[in-house]
Amino acid sequence: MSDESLDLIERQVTDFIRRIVLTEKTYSNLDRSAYILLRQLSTYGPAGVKTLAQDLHLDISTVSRQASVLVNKKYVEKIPNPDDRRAYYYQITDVGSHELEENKQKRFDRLSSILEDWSDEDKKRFGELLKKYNDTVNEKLNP
Amino acid sequence: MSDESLDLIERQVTDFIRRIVLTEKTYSNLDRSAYILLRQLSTYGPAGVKTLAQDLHLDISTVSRQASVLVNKKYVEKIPNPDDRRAYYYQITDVGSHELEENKQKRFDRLSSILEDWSDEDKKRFGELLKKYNDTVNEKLNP
DNA sequence: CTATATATTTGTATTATACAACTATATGGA
DNA sequence: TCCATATAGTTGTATAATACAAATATATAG
Repeated sequence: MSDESLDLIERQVTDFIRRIVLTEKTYSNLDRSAYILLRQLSTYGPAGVKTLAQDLHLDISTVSRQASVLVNKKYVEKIPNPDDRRAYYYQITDVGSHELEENKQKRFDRLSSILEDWSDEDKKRFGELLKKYNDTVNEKLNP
Repeated sequence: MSDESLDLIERQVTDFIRRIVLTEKTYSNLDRSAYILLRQLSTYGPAGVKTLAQDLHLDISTVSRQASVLVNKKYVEKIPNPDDRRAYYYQITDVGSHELEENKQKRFDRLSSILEDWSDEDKKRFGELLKKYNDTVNEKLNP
């Protein structure tokens, strides 16, 4: 059985990614990486670069640099870990939270305008299936 | 009505993209950009950089560089346009087609293993919705 | 026949990423 | 207790994908 659906997904995914990555630059003042890192800190609370790197599936050095950019912008604070003087916690600031919310809203608005003609059913299903895909990949990677 | 589905989609999409972009490096010997360009030439036939850039939503210079990488690898041939001596056609070679097919198969296999436990219905729907999303964006951009 | 438009390439810059080398601190075993 | 090794994080270096601007060569319209 040569699964037709797989073929369709495979083809659509490449377009999907390119489209999103390219277009979001034009409407977001926070770049992807910063947005995702901020969202992570906002959702799961303060963490060090090692944990963040694991959770975001990035190299520690990558997160270290991204975090220091956010520190410079005062979006996060770098707090020494009192129990381990090698380690730090990055914690989102009020300014950072505000910036995150503003960005989230912009992304939301844009998505909303793209999907304005979709049925509620389709929107719901699309979200569910994306989540299902991500969950499936997570399970496969960390069984 | 603050659409919950939008919120879910917005959140899932960022993870989705990162996951795919990062993991595909480990199993593909052709990088994203090369793969997409080759696939374009294979699907729609020979074209010049201007056309390709439009179709792929990239800058002409970007395509120019990507194309020349493929030329060096003998995956595509650069053919002067007989009607316009400024212009060229890039045409996929047999080697390129072979490479493309091999890569497509790898991507397919990987996707297949990720989605092995999904129902046919879900796979079908996921592909359809991704396509619907891409089509919607295309319509919005080029009405 | 010249001025402008067009197809493409090349120079330069930016962003996101990884790997390797390094620093500072923690920890476990003799 | 002290040293060897492990760990948290940063910094140096490299690569890939991208865009914008400048340059080149050719086409086209008045």
